Amino acid sequence: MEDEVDRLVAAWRRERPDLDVEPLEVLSRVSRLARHLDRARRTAFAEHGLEPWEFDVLTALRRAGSPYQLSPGQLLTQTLVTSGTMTNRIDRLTGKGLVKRLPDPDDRRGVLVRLTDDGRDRADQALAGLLAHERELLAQLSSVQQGELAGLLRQLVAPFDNIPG
Amino acid sequence: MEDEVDRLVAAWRRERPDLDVEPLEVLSRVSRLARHLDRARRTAFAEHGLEPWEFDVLTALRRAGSPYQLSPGQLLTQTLVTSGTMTNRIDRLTGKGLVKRLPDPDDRRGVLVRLTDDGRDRADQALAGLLAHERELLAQLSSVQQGELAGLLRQLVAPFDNIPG
DNA sequence: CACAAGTATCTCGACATCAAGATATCTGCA
DNA sequence: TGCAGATATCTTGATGTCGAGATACTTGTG
Repeated sequence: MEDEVDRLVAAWRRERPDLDVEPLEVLSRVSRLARHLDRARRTAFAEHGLEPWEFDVLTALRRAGSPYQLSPGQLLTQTLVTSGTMTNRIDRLTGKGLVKRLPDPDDRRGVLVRLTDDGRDRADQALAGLLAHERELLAQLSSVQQGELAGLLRQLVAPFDNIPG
Repeated sequence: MEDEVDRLVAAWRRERPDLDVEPLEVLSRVSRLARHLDRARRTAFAEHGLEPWEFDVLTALRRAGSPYQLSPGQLLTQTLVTSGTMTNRIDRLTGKGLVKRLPDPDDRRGVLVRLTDDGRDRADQALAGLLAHERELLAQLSSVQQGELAGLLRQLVAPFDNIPG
């Protein structure tokens, strides 16, 4: 089965036969697939009344385990957004009653963001919904293939995750 | 080598041992890698005075081959953005002298967007720079592995690219 | 040939993000 | 202790994107 990237690469080989465009076979597919996944997730979360960015924040807190709280700085490193964005997100989630801000008892500059009971329930429901949708997408591959794919991707991502970036 | 997704999956298995979170091993890596790639590209393009969105549009036109023109509608399907966004992009690229709008001789509703000579040169330079950077990222993998990875990704993307979506 | 439905592009308002800078607090060392 | 530099969060202004609707033109049908 052909995809857009096959067409894209073929076009470059015709227009720029002097260039080696092999890297696009992998990296353009990663970008395009991510774009499609974003759209699919938006749909999946809408069933639970959440935006993707809300899911990202709520589940980061959920994963932290009881009492479901992290500093804004810790949330930054998990979500790859800037501090201004995170301030804005916390404001809006607070307005919806899904999280609340608490003063950090150990650092008066700091704040702790804690999931409310409602926030926790929403996160749990949305995660289950997301996994159901994603399992369907992955039905294209055997579980062995999924394992191979995960391993190859890990090798590409690891340098970003393990050196300061 | 461990990455953030390994930590993420481990956290979910601890917090929600009842759920099968296997899909995240693949799809969360795709999303995170795409995020990192976006940042790397922004840096690579800045060397040529281009924004990522400018690159996307200019190279779509470049790939079309001489005379390097496409309708806004064709550009939409290649770049996965909405029509309002594309109008805005064409406006700004026109302002920078990288593209120009021409009336479509066969359809008076339509417009053709054509690359200027300067736009074409910029696209060519930025592409070469991008490929150089991306080759470095992929040095983590052998060329056989790159081929496997491309093939597995194709299977996941193809359904999106080949059915209306 | 006329008209309803379809199509291509643009307009407009709302919104999320980013980058840079401001503010408050902490930490290590003289 | 006192101060310089580091750190945590928030503020601000600019920008790019989206979604819905408006406009102009084309196409298919009777």
